[in-house]
Parts: sequence; structure tokens; C-alpha cells
Amino acid sequence: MPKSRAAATSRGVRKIIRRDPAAGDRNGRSHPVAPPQSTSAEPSSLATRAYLEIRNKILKGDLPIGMALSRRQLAMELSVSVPPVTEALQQLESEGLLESRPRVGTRVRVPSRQDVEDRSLVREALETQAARLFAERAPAAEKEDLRRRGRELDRLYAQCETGSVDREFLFSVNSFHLDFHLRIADCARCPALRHAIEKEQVLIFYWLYDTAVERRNLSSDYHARLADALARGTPEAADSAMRHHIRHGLQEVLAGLKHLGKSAGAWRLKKHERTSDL
Amino acid sequence: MPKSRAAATSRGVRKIIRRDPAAGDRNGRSHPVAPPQSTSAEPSSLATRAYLEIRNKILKGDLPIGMALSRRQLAMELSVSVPPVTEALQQLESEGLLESRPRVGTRVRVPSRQDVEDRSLVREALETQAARLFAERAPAAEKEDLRRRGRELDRLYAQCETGSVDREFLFSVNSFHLDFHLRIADCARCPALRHAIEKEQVLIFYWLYDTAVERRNLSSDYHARLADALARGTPEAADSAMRHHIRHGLQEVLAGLKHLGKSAGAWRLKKHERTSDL
DNA sequence: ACGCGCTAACTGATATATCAGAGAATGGGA
DNA sequence: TCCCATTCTCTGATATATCAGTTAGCGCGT
Repeated sequence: MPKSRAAATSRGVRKIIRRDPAAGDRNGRSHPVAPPQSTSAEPSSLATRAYLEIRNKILKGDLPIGMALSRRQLAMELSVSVPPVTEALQQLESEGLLESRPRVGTRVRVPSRQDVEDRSLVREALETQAARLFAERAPAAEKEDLRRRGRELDRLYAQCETGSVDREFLFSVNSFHLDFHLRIADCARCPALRHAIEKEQVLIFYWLYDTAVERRNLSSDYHARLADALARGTPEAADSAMRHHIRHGLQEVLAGLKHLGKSAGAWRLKKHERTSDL
Repeated sequence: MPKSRAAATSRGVRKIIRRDPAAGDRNGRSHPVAPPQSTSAEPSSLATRAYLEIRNKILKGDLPIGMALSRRQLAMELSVSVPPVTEALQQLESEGLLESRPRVGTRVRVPSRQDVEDRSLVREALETQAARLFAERAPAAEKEDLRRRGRELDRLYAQCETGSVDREFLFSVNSFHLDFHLRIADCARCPALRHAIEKEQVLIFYWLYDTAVERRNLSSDYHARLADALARGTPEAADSAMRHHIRHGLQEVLAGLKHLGKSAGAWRLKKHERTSDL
């Protein structure tokens, strides 16, 4: 197992292990470093895997909002080395899920009110454009499909309010919600727009919905009406409907965010609360 | 010089050079790698410097459109090691200026017609939002300042058409153009939106303007009229004016892109490259 | 007792070394 | 002459080691 070496990160045993250059180095290959990797999914580099795993942990709430992260610790947990973790954290930071200070550390981003309002405006920009294109380009079948998804989504939210607050179920509803909005961008036939919506800013809102906003008082046809407007209206009408939808969502997030305490200090963890669970 | 080892990447001379740990290594410091660096700007890590330098090379046209890049070569030219260059290239790729394939290489992105259209739609989304916020939030003094900048910009473009096609001058005009648009986002008081406009997609257009579009047949008040609409109109009017402005710019870029020959092969020297249209 | 400065440990940042795959050049065979 | 396989050298990807800075913890002086 290659991990046996990586596990020995203790400082005292800094002995320099070097192969003798004159040893039986005929045609090299004395590094049995990474033979396993039977995942065999071709687009999954180690960095990509690390990125997805860490992102899921954040979205699921396993890593709470002010949580400090360590590249080395994450590398050990994910059974990879530091560089892939570094790349993953950089990407997550560029997406706004993490924040870091040069020589201090990296932690799950604690958003300020200004952050949330700004990002909502970016989301408004991107999703109103998607709404325009959807109204303009999507064929009738896809429009009808979106309306069906909207009704299904409202049904799921209503189910959430009846009391079954299962954590896993909430996560799945949230994923369905995210899919609903991404579906609009998909049908807009603009991959760059879809990518921007998924990656840059909007992800945070669905994360905040799940993390900060607890109760939702949505009308029973909240998303169905949006879908109707997108499916039947002009591009301008779709833009307007999406704009109102997002501004309403912003108010909800801001209201839920007030409850978030000021427990956001601590870039580095105290000596005792190390090796926390995750 | 530690670079002497990096230069000798030949396979036969795989001699392992190791410092003797017991040698006169009192208090270490045998790495005279990057001592100069008199820039002294504190937020400039090596990766950031590399990012800025490479980006400028691309924007200035020093690295033409299909140009293949090598991490090691860039590291040598910039007098840094490979990891900072890697980080810089990843960021530039995420911004769309570069493209890479897993084990083949990295090169300056050659945009397809579909790419350009998609990105223009993203740009439209972000900048129309900035226009709305500008009309809504910017104080009168800033609005007047923008109108002045618009007139100045038109003057510079007119000067470009008189024949003085100095490369450096074109670059400066382009920078002024970029500043003009970023100024709108600044006055919109939304840092996230400003950041998105600067980083994600829009940069490419100003790059294409300089690289692909040679002649500009702009009316003499092209940007002045845009500034007037933003300064005096309602948010909706500002949105509309910006939308038309950007769509016109897209047509220009597409027209200029047609002249770009199929000289965009060769990751290293390859033949099967799609670039089906444009 | 309280505040200030010192020490140690942990962090990210950077450098270096090694690995594995992809492509082009080249040489041999049909 | 042309095609195919071998080889060689390039690339990015990953791993490991070392550097430099920040901060928490703690002792000492006032």
C-alpha cells in the first residue's frame, strides 16, 4: 500500500531515504506507488475525484459553514497526495464555496449579507438569460416537460413541510430543485451559459437553501407558475418571471441567514477539537 | 543553478544528483532560485505573477491562437518552477483562454463559432445586468463620467481607423475599451458581478477584438450613445441598449473570425482537428 | 493579576523527482 | 513504394520534500 509512507508525516522522523543510484536500477521502475486505481472512469483524475467528494461533503452539510480544512488531512482521508487536494480546493474557492488566506488556512466560506445579495444579482443575470433563451428556443415537448417538473417540485416541497425532515430526503429534493433550474439552461442550448450557472455562482444558493434556510413557506404552485411563464410567454415575459422568482428566493435566504450565529471565527482549530468527525 | 538539472531531461543521463545531507548545509538555503522579485506587491504569489504574465502574452498576441504551451518551458522563461505555472494554466483554462487534453498538451484556445456565440450570450447576461444596476444605482457624477469616457473611446477608435496600426497602441485602446465596460460594472456596486464580467467570459471578447477583428467600421458615436442610454434611461432601457450593443459586437467578431484561416491544428503536430465551421 | 513577547507547531507555498501515456519519427517488411 | 510496428522523446499527472509565515499556547516581567 502506498499510503504507508504518506501516513508517516510525523516531523521527528525526518530521515532522508534515498535510493542508491548504483543499486540494481536496470531500467528503473522501483516505485510501486499507485498501482490500484481500478475506478477506470477515464475523465476522473484524482483532482476531479477529490473535488467532487469535497463538494458533496459541503453540500450535504458534513462540513459545516465555518469549518477549517487542511490539505494534508484531506489528502490522508481521500487516500491521495497533496497536489490533487490543492487543485480541488482552488477550484472550490474559485466557485465561492471556500475561502482561504495565504498562510493561514482554508475554510468553508461564511457568506456575508453583501455576498449573498451580490451573488443573487449574478444569478439573476444568468438565469434570466436562460429563461429568455428557453422561451425562444425550447421545443414544445421540452416546455411541457418543464411544466411537469415544476409541478413535481412543488409537490416535493409540500411534502417537506409536512414534517418529515429527513436529512437525506432534503438533499435529494434540493438536487431535484437544482436540476429543475439547470434543465432550463440545458434547453436554452447554450452550454457556456449552462456551465456558468452550474459552476460559478448559483451553486451557493442551493447550498444555502439546504444549510441556512430551514422552513419554506412557498405557495403550492411556486415553481409551476414559473414553468408556465417560461413555457408560454415571450422572452421578455420569461425574463421578468425568472427575475421575480429569484428576488423572492433572495429574500428567503436573507431571512434564513439571520439565524446563522456569529460562530464564524476560528480559521484554525483549537488543539483539542482536532481530528473532528466529518 | 538548479535549472541545469531541469534542462537535462534527456533519458540516458538519468544520474541522480543529491545533496549530501551532511555537507556544509548549515541553515540550508541552497536555493538561489528567485531572488530578484523587486515588485514587492504583497498579494502576488508566483502563481499569480505567472498567471498575469501569460495572460498578457495571450492578450497582446505574443502567443497566437493555436500556440502550444509547455509547462516546463514556461517555467524556465518565467524563472519559476512547474507548480505555479500549472496553477496559472488551470486558471486560464477555466477562463476559456486555453484548452488542454489530458496527456497531450495545452494550447491557446481556438474558438469555434458556437463557442463565440455561447460566450456572447453569457456576456449579454452579465453586462445587461450591470447596465440595469448602473442606471439604477450610479450617482449623477459617475454617469457623466461614463459619457465622457464613451466619447473618448469613440475618438480613439476613429484614430485607429486613420491608419496608425501600431500594435502597442491597439493594445492600449483595447485596454481602455475593457476599462469602459468594467467601469459600468464598478458603478453598479456589485463586486461579484464585476468579478464575473472580468474573469469568466468577457475577457475573451476583448481578446478576439484585438486578435481576430482587424477593421472596425463603427459609427463615430458607437459608445457615446451606449453611455447616454445607460446614464439617462430606465433600467429596462439600459438593459436593451446594452443588449443591442453586445449583439452588434458579436456580429463583428463573427465576421472577423471568418478570416481566421484553418491554421489552428497542431497540439504538437496533429492532423485530426475538428473546428468544423467558422 | 495582567499584558507582552517568545517558542513551537501547523499551515500553505514552492521546488524537485518520478510516473505513465500519447504521438511522431524511423526502420523493416510486404 | 507504401504500410505497420517499434522506439524515443515529448507531454501532463502525481508524489514527496522543503521553505516561510502565521498563530496559538505559555512563561516571564511589571
